[in-house]
Amino acid sequence: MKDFTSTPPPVKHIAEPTVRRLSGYLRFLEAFDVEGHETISSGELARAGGTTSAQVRKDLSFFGSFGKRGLGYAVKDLIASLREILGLDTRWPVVIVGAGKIGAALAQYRGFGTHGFDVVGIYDTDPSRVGTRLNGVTVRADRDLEGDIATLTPRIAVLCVPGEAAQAALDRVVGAGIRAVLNFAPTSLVAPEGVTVRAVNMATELEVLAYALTNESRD
Amino acid sequence: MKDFTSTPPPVKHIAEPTVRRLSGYLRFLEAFDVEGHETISSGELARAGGTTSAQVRKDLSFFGSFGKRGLGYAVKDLIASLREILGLDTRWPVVIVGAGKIGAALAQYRGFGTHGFDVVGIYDTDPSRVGTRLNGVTVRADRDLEGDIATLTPRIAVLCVPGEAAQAALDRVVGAGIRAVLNFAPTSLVAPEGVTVRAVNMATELEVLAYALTNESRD
DNA sequence: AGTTGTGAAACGTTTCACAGCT
DNA sequence: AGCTGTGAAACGTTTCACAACT
Repeated sequence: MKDFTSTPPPVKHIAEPTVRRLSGYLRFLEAFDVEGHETISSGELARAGGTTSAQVRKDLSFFGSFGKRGLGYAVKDLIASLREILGLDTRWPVVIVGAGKIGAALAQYRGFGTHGFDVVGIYDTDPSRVGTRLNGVTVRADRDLEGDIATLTPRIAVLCVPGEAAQAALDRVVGAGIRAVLNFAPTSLVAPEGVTVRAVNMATELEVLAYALTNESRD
Repeated sequence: MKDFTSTPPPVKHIAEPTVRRLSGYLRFLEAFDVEGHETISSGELARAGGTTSAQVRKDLSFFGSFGKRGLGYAVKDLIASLREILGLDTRWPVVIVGAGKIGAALAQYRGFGTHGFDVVGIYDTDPSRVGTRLNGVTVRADRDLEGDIATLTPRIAVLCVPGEAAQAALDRVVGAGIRAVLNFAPTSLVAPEGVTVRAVNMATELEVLAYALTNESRD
């Protein structure tokens, strides 16, 4: 049972590009804080995030007034506010499906933990991978997936399976109650309403670059 | 009244989200083609790409009339047109900077080659990695980077170095003439005008999911 | 009958510009 | 003097709706 007497929940809808920018501001601010800076102006944040000062102020003012006119924003306070806005004031348990090269590389990625995400399970169909340890987590058989989701209650699944297996993997984690999925398989997936799927697709990123190169010569 | 007597070169600007969708259509069409389908309607493409039929038609009609009314689009023709639009009718040489877990995983990713991208060089500072082979390409010392870019003339660099080293790596490849960069390091980079940098950032993707989960319960 | 291609409307995001604090 | 917060304008993208075509 939750108690909201102290902190009323924000009920605003933010567009995805905004969320991405906020995430970028947060990452820069964390480094800026370590360097010992106490305040930052919208202009400085804009330069770091590749946007404009007006955009930064619009993005932040959407959630309230965090800055001091004439001074800028208090770095530590802004970090705390952004963490709360992005839902990073709790830790998020995550399962990784697929312990191949990408799955294994991700499992060993430090940033997972430092950004509030805990890998609570890694699954693979290949018996030779089951039982191996990756960064302190033992790879389990894929048949354990549904049971583990029920007991460990991760909210996010990261799919690192081959393209052919991705839709089936998605269906399984969704069936087990997961509603947020990060897909590293190079296939576009169909998910039911209410399930958020984000795709990280090498081919698409490279194609965006190829397009940029093809058309840069003009202008 | 427009004058079409002398056709000026087509200088269309496409927004990035459009390029991403086109890339997605292409990927789906390739699979659809393999399944033996000869035509596809905008509605079918929309379902696969997670968008609407009107959007699909707008996206495609931007470049000309590819469809047949009452019938749909010829799958093979549309694949060819999309490849041309995206600049995938040539092959793109690519260098990978950093042969750690992510760099190595990417180097072995098959989709690179099948989508028109050739890995022509992989570089690392760690002597124990230099000389090892990844998918037919030998890892070379990072000091060879500039010389190799000059001789092999890759147009795209993929950065898979640690965050602290990413800006320096970017500066080096840009200095050597690269103008399109895919950054896997978890840092936001500053690039000069005319250089396109795309970032693939696990933390950001997870934060977008965390935000979605935090705010889904309402509405 | 079915589906494309496309102006026009609706919608959303970004930029501008300046009032209002510190 | 400096920088934020924000209404209003500008801009861009998506959706609508229907004429045109096979």
